[in-house]
Amino acid sequence: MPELPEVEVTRQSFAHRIAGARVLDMRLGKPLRWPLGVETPSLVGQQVQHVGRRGKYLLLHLSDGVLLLHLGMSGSLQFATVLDAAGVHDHMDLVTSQGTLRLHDPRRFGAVVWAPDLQAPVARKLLGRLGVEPLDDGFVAEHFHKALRLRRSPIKQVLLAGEVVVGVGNIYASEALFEAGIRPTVRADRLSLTRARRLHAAIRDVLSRAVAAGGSSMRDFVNAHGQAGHFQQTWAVYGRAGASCRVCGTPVRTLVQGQRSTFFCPQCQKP
DNA sequence: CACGGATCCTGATGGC
DNA sequence: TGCCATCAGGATCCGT
Repeated sequence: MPELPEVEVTRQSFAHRIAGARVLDMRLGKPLRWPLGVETPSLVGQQVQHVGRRGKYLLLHLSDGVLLLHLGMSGSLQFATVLDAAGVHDHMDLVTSQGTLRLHDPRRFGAVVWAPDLQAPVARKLLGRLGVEPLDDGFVAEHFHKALRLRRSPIKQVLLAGEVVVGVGNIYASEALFEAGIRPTVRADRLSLTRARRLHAAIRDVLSRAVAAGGSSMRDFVNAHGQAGHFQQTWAVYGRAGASCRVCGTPVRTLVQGQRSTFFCPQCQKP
């Protein structure tokens, strides 16, 4: 579910309200998918310092370490002072002096991982190979082009892998490639500097517009106050197979790459 | 090492 | 209505 925009919208929706809170209790439900075998110590008494983000991970910085949260495909967070009893798909309640942060994730592809600091082995394992943050100044078109020249996979799969640039998931990969006029099947190392520049700009543009719109809500994404986003109304190609391209009218086509659906306009996006 | 495929889990949806 | 197949926003692991 959540790609970078949804994770960032979630972060922004509760970060300021939880900052400074004391942890009073932490309850964990069913185990999540990965990584296995990592023990979470008692966090009671620690203070929440700030909430950051790296790629699709939320980083809850506490007094003695960092709680890494990942929302997987179907996860969402809720932050409230009063909550109903936890349901079968609620896998974590972090009770604090300023409200309870609850992780809801039916498919359980998400993660809750404690690390004493970001240099700890578990944190390095999860974050160590991540690419550049697309909305930071460190995301530079020329560097992006250089990194793409080392990859022979189709550009869409390189974006999804997150080792060159993070946060671009299945929806925004199709959207950014449409905006850049690039066919998703083009080998990454065949992109000219000009086209890499266009893609670089498109990624920043699509992701920042999605954050401003509160993210995309397919079926169940909501921010920490339960509000849905509306960027899905703006999708140019994602989920629009057979419908007319908003630019040229050609039917949007779909194909499968690495077991994920890709959407593109065969007219606007050049091989 | 880079790459492609199988895999984890649950729920919604559509065809017959 | 019931049953089955397919698909869904992610990322890891494993074989080649």
